[in-house]
Amino acid sequence: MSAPSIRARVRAELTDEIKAVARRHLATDGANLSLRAVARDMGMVSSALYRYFPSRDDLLTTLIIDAYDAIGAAVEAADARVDRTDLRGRWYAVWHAVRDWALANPAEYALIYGSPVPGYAAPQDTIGPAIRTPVTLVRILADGVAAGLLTAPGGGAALPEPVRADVARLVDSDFPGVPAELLTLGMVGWIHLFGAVSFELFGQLNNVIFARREAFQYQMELMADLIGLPA
Amino acid sequence: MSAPSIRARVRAELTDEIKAVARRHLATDGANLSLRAVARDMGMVSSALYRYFPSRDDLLTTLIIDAYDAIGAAVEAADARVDRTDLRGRWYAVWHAVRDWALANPAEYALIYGSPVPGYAAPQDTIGPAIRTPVTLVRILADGVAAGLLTAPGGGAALPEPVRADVARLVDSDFPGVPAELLTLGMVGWIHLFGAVSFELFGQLNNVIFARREAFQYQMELMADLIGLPA
DNA sequence: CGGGCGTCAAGAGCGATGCTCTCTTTTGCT
DNA sequence: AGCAAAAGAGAGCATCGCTCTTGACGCCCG
Repeated sequence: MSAPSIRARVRAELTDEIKAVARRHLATDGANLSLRAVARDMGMVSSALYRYFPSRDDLLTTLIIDAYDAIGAAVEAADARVDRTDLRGRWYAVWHAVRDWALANPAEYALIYGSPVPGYAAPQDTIGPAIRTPVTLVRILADGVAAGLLTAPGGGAALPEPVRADVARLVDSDFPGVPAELLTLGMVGWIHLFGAVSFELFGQLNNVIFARREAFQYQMELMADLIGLPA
Repeated sequence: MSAPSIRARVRAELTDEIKAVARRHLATDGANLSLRAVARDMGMVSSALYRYFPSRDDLLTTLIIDAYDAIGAAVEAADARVDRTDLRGRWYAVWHAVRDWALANPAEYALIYGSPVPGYAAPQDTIGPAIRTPVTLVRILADGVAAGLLTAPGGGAALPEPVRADVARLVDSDFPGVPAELLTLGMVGWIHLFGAVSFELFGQLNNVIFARREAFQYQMELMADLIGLPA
């Protein structure tokens, strides 16, 4: 409870400002942001930045964690705004939250979901914030099962045994009671959500699909149907 | 039919060698490849490379086009190996061809399907090669319709009108006779294919799913079922 | 067959990058 | 009030993409 020292506070503020400026640069320069340019924007000399971040990679890692946390928070907030038992409403809310956040912060989205920088290994610190979004998505299904609103879908291809083993590990650790088939479908939905947003953001449907939002919604509903979310 | 001059031939060979070396560097350095390093590997001086490529971006563009053509050729070859009327077999072949190529050439896959380099606008020359893969995928459905093996699926969410308009344009220009609902489902499958491969390649299912191939196959079959490909 | 032209590689150089090291100044705690 | 720790400034190193100039080589045509 000790009040943080003045030094520590101004340091934290400066660190935040550096991150903010870096984020601004990220929007225009992408992943290849320049430490010197950030320093210039802050009226500093490049070497001074090294008092706050040991390297450019470290700055990037911090931005990555922040981005994961930002989209995770946005998604969780969107989910929280919907009645717990309205599974389909929650599903829609999460999907739109992901897309809206990505459209509002394309550079940061690309940073975390785009091609990884070669030679850059994501530190362990990133995995925690990284799973917030998919966990929120899958939790909708878990809540549905717990509330008796959702059961494992019957038809379709059988779940291959090795996949079932992988998913079972996940069921035991985080989503007890959820059928493996259902959780797998949740992950499939998460993969498709990511694919749809990335496709739109990375320009793969330029000159092909112009009704972006409607196309996104269509896929959102399609996946909800596939999972068997009650209308 | 005039024999190309010796000058032109050695020039072409050198150009190819530069691309090959650059591709090798791409595998380790990613999109931020160094012209000077490529030149060093070729026993040249950096400035000499500018005789062959006007800029680094231009080299990258060439590599991008080559990559699109490579995966497109691999996909078309895989599709061609299957009986024309075996729609599901062709679907599976194309899916696996995409994944296999991506796993074999991760850097080039990231180059074309990863986050776009900011400030880099894909030239028109890329769109031709870029659509080879999705066209091959959707053509399976078109062939199925032409052969009377496939019809528009009944259930599911209704296609939103703006999306129908976008898809109708595509139907008229490239896939006459294909119902818009079906072609849309084909694109959904293409998006999911891209999402699944990208997820695997970009490390998003590290420490979660280990049975990569089986998980991929499961999604491949799921999408085939969704489209209604006859077993 | 030989001179001229076009192509090519090389080198030096410019501005910029990430990062390190040293030095000076500021600053907050005791 | 004084001191030690922290922060900033500056120079410097190796590297980058790119430009310009300078020789040298090979090809084509008279």
